[in-house]
Amino acid sequence: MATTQQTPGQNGTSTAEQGPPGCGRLLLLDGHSMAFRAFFALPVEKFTTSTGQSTNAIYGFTSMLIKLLRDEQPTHIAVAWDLSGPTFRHESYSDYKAGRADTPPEFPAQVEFVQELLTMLGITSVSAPGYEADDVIATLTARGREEGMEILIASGDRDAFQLVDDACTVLYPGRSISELTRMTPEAVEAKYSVTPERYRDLAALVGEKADNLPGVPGVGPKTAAKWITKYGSLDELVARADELTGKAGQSLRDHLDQVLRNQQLNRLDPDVELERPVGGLTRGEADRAGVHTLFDNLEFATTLRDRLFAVLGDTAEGAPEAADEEFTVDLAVPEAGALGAWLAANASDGSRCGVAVSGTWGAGTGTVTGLAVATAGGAAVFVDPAELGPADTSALADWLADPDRPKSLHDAKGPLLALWAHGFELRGLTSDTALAAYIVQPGGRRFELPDLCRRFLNRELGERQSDSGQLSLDIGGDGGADGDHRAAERLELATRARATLDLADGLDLDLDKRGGAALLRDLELPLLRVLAGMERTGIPADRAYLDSLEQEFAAAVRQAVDEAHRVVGREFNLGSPKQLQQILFDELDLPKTKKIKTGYTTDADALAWLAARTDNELPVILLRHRDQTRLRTTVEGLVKTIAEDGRIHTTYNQTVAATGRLSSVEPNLQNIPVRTDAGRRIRRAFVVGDGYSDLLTADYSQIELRIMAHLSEDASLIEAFQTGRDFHAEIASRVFGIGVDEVDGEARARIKAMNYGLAYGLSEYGLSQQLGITPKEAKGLMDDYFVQFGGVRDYLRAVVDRARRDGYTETMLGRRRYLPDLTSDNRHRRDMAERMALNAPIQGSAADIIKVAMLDVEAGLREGGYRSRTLLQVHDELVLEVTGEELDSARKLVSEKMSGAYDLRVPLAVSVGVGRDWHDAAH
DNA sequence: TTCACGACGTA
DNA sequence: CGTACGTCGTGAAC
Repeated sequence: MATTQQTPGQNGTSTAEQGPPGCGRLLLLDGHSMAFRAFFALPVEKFTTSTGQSTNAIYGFTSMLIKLLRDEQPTHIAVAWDLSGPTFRHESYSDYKAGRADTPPEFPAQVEFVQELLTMLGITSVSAPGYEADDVIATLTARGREEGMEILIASGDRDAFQLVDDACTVLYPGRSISELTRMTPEAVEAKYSVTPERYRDLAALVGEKADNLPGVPGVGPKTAAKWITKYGSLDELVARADELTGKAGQSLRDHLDQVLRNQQLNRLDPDVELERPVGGLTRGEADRAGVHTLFDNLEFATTLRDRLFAVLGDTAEGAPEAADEEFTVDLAVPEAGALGAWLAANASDGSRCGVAVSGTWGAGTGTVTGLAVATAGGAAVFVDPAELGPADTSALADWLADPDRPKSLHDAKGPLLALWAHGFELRGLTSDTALAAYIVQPGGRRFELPDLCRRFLNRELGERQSDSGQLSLDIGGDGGADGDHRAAERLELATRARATLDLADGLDLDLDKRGGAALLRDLELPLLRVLAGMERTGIPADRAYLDSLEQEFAAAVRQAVDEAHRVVGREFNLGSPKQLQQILFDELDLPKTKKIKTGYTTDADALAWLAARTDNELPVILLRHRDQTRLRTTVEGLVKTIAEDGRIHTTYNQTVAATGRLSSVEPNLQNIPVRTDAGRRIRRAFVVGDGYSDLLTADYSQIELRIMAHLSEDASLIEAFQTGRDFHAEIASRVFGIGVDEVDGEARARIKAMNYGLAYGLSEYGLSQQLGITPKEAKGLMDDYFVQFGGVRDYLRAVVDRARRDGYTETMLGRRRYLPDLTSDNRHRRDMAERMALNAPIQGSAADIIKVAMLDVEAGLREGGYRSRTLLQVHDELVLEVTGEELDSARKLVSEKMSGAYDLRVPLAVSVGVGRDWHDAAH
């Protein structure tokens, strides 16, 4: 007979609905142990109401609960409680938990309040007669694990450590109740020198005083860990106890029964009968009025309520409750010449400051119209660099450039470009809140400062209105209004600086939890500066040549248009898929192509198919029109972005690609044509600039396949790379069982498609489509492939399985991608998520590696005093501008830094080319 | 003016 | 029925 107690009312809110748990986060609390910890963490005499009711445990527990809800964002939650009666442990050991000091008289009544509060909050309390809370937690952990959930256990009982694994972390309270140590498998092992699996064995040897389970006298954690490591397990140790020497060994032999009993008793039972499946442990709707009444009676301050309602509002339905306190600053406007003194007094003690910059930036440059610095203490200052005298300018420049004045900015690359344009240097950046948030949530849609404040701090930051300078609201206002406006702008910027600081601190905690701190500090932050440098430098473009190309392509477009009109017999818009469908499928009655939302597709594949199937010459003309139009618009777009210095300054986005790649905008220089002859002619427009002799391109050969070989450890694939021969031919020879020389073009092409398709989750159908073979033939090809390279298939499957369990994938540098859809009920979404899961570690690791390479190349160039510099990154390729005398050494440097960026199980091959333009530099 | 869509370029 | 992006033109909605 099992019971579930005090379940919150199922009153029809969506959050209380039962459903598949998905890959949620399940938070389990040991109610009694956490309340008990809270009781001792806070002085009872300071938490007593006017009527004499003690509240320290309630306050501490609530505070800890808020923190957990806010920081961990569990999708499911339950609190486990001991019942008062005897448990199976008492039955097998009558002295279990005997000799415990009596619980303090102020404690039990508080437990009832805590349980009442939980009911009001819609949080399920669970207990079972004859079992302890720990057993309930073990059971829920096991079930959550089966559902692929991530599990967090907040418990002050070390027995819970035996439940820790990759999917389950114990949050163990330290000195203060809100300081929870994350006991991951690594943490357990670091602390006790045994795996979580073996923690029980250790505890059995050492004993647990709180449970009145004495250990082996003379055996402490050190000896116990040594024995367990040596013998592998307690069972093995006991079996071979006679081999042990010394006093400790004798002591163990004398207490064998006791040790085995301890081991029996400290085992948590994962098979407790419980009514409610873990999927039903979502939080119900909170009884807000009830909470207010309860807190009134307990005389709790408004701050605790506000914090509580802030986290409730975040995850519950409906409008969010009032957020936490506003960001406040005490804004100073120093007298002329006093900026240095202000900075020395407020921003020079070594603690981090938030910095916010207003102005405009893009295309490798910018303008600063204002700069604010805010300190943790709330002091802030605003300056307009244009209005500063020489002394203040110098003080500001020194402070900004000082690496020992730690700073956080939001999306610092743009401000950095603007500061550079004013002659300022910026050093000491210890956080960029946009980059930090990107590492925490790489799939995040918005990384604007107000969004991040709401998401990570639960605080509102007013949207900035002064961004575009369209401040026409005070038309007709008097001079005073203008002054007010200026003051408001200053305050707003200072507030942003303060928010950036608070946010950076909050995100640092998050990053530490997820192991993302190094990724920010060692990779993304330094890369930001490298990217800013590349943007500022830009790549020279030959405008006259582009103009002539445009003319040529435009003429070809006109000709195609004329021909198409002639064939159809009337004018129409070739650029309109809608009109094309009308003509092709209605008027000409050509065979139907693949269905899309708006009818039938007219894409290139379909047009080629039509051209082959019919005598009509229109599809061919349309294809040519598409090609030429595309080339023309590409050229037009490039010409428009050539800056006054004759160079094109793209902007790299560091926070948009969910896999960790960069992207390039305005213009996108990562999709300049290269596959066709006509397309490659566009690349000739990217040339070398004055003072330089050549462009140098260096790209990784088959980096994603090499990463796949490394990660899968497939011996055959690794070997194929180590031969250093034509890789696709090498693989083809192994798959088809023929000599490399016998591999013909078609066999090689098929294997090449297969090789690349692997990392995308290519299906048999997809492969057949691409190669123009039947799905059956495609299946045969895949089967043959995996006979030779089974390790790759095993790896890809393991990646998806692991991601389903963890809820995320990870790259070689620990960059995560969260994929909640892996457990979706919708097959399409699930399949899609699976393909993302197997691609993300591969594409993402490649992105990690080239980012490392960019930093290494940059450092090498700087240390060697080079003038040569990096201009572009195109995912697996770097383009540099080099001088004649540096050509040879730069070629060597780039090649070495790129291939040495990461140590793989296969060589990281890099090929380098040099030429006067981007096309000639290709190889 | 803004948006979704189809189409298509790159890695 | 292949991942990750950005950009363009169209045509409808606003």
